[in-house]
Formats: sequence, structure tokens, C-alpha cells
Amino acid sequence: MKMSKSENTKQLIIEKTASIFNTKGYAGTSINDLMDATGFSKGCIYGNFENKDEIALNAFDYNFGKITKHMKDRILAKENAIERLLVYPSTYKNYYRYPYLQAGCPILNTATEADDTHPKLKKSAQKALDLWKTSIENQIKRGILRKEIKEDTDPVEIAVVMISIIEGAFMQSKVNNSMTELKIAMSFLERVIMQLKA
Amino acid sequence: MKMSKSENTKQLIIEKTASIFNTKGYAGTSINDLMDATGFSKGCIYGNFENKDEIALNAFDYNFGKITKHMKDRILAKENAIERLLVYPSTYKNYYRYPYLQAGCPILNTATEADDTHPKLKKSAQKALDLWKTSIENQIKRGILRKEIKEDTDPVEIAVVMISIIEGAFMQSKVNNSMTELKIAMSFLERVIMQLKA
DNA sequence: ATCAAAACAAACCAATCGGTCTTTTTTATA
DNA sequence: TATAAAAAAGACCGATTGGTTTGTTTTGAT
Repeated sequence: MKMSKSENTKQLIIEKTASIFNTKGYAGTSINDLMDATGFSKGCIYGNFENKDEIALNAFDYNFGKITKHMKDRILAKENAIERLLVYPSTYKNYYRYPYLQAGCPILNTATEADDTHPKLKKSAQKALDLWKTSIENQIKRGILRKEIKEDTDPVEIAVVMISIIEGAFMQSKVNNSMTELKIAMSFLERVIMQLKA
Repeated sequence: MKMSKSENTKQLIIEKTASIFNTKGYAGTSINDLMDATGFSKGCIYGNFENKDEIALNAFDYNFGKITKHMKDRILAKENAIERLLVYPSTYKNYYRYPYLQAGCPILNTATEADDTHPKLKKSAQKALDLWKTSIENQIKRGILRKEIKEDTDPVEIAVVMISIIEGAFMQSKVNNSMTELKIAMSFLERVIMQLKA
């Protein structure tokens, strides 16, 4: 499946600018930043994208997609539902290993910036968050069916709490340039998950 | 204690612009926004503040100070350490009641925007976060001394986890325009706190 | 090899950015 | 009430913003 030239540069622009949007935010990223990062001219960028919005939306999806893929791979490598849930804390405990997470969680960054300012980006963050939440819920439901997780477990509650702990700890660690908060919170989360064991 | 004219308008500028910085972020807020919000001219604003940075830093401190004061009042109204800790979930469960929280938690907003872009604001967020964390730790230590909290409780862990759950849930609720996530997470947090009871 | 279309570069645009400077108004004091 | 200082208004500045237009180069089909 060969890509056309423009499809190729389009993808290149997304890949090269995704981390910039994640670090500097939508408002903080200028077209000049995108030119610097890609080496392309303004004419080229605007020949491939309608406007800054379109690039930012694609960049977000790219960032989110990368994490999603990584998580999916690691989760599907496990059979047991508890072990699958434990993939989250064990991954985020070492988030600095993953370059695309070093600028922070794109959902967290995008949600906090866009919630009052950028409806389209906000909707993207909503969708991403919902996908993540649903995915956790489904793992829990599957675990209950497989009798690996206590049947009185509330999938929605655990999903919301897991995401909360991860994102809140992420924020603390990022602003303090320190892994301790994330490590503490993730080992707490591990214990929460272990207690779900049937 | 009478304020000088300039001190007065200085305070007025901070108060009227604080919520704008919290909603639109530092990069997203322009001097024109500040003029619109205050009704003051550019000359007046720059006569009272050196630059945008100084206003933003004061605005953050103002936002954080308001929440801190509110929390302090509610916490000191309780005697028992467990009840004091429960003030957090019970307050955030109804955050929409507090207008200065409707744009989101200033710590969360500032930390996620500034961590990679604005060292001064980042430091402000760090300080605020540390104050919050230390305050929770001290409440727990006090509770242990008063034999209201289990003596094997780790104050640092609980502080980090409490903040994580609150901030992470806040983010979810904000981006979804819904209180459900915050309510779910706060009732979970209430149970976590209750389990600390000696 | 030719040539039209696609892709990219670069000059250009009005609007806005943060910030300064000069002028006018308000204030407090004598 | 006169007056100097403080405070506020508003014109002004160069730089940067997102975006467009006009060229130039590259590409793929003939």
C-alpha cells in the first residue's frame, strides 16, 4: 500500500509536531514552531492542512493512538484480568521510558487546556477518555465472568478511580520533576487492584 | 488599614483577571482580555504591573489562596482527624457551588500548562501543591497522635493518593461537563479515608 | 522527453501580540 | 484653591500571530 506524496508529508507533519502540541499546548504552539519541527515551509503545511486546528486534532489522535497501541499490546499479553489491570500501574510507574509520555499524558494536557477554550479538542479528549474508561470497564466485566474478579465489583467505579489516580499522580510527578508521587500512587493502585481478586 | 489608590487597583486587577487566567491559561490570555475584564486601559495595567508574568503569578496565588482559605475554614470547624480529611471529598463533590472552582482547579490547570513552558508559574504550582500535600500529611500525623487514625498509616502516601484522586477526577468531570466522575471518585475517597480510622 | 498537475517555497497580508511612551485626568497636600 | 505628584488613558511600537497568494520545483502519466 503505497502512500501518495502528500499523504506521506501529511503523516510526517503529524508525527513531527505531535509532541510539540503535547508540550506547549494548542495556544502555545505557533505555525512557526511547526515549520521548525518539520523543516517544511508554511505553504507546504497549509497545502496539506486546512488550518492549525486540523493539525492539532490529528496530532492529538496520533499521541493518544500511540499510548493506546502500547497499552493494548501489553494488556493482550496477559490472560488473567487482574494482571491485565495491573499493566496500567506497572507501565505508568516507568513512564519516563516512553518518550511520547515525557511531555505528559496527552489526555490530561488537552483536557485541561481545551475544556473551556477549544470545543473540538475538548471533544477529542472526551472521546479518548471514554475509550480508555470503556476499555477498563470491559476488562473488569470480563474478569468477573472469568471469576477472576469479585462479582460485586463496580466496573464504572474502578475505571473512574483508576484513571483519576493515574492522571492526578501524573500531574504531581510532572510538576515536581520527580517520579516519587507516581511511584507512590501506582503502588497504591496496585493494591486497589489486587483487592478486586475473587 | 487604608489602601493606596494603586494598591487598590492592583488588587482589583488581580481579582478580576484571576478567573480568566484559570480558564484560558497563561498563553491563551491576552492583555486585551485583561483590559476587557477590568475595564482598565493598557497604560493603567502596565503602570501597576511590570508585565504579564507578574499579573499571572499574582492571579494564581489569588486563586489558590481562595480555595485554601475556604478549605481551612471548613477543616478547622471539625475536631476529629477523619472528619477533617473528609472535608476534601465532601467539598469537591459539590465543586460547582464554588464559582472560583468552576474553571477548574488552578493547580491542575497551571501545572499542566506550565510544566514545560513557564518556569515561574511552574514553581508557583509546585509550592501550592507542596503546601496542600504537607497540610494533609499534618492532619494525618495529628490524627495518629490523637489515636483517631491507625498508627501504621503512611501520611505521605495518603496525601499523594488523595490529591491524585481529586485532581484526576476533577479533570474527568470538567472535560465531560458532568459531576458523575467526581461524585464516584469522591465517594471512593471517602471510603479510603474511613478505613484509616483507628 | 513533454507537460500538466501536484507539491512545496517564500513573499505577503491584516490582525493581534506584549510592551512603551506621551498625554490627560485624578488625587492628596499645602 | 493652587499645584505637584500619582494614576490612568490611549496612541504608538516592532514583532509575531494564523493564514493567503504567487511563484518555483517536483512528480507521474503520456
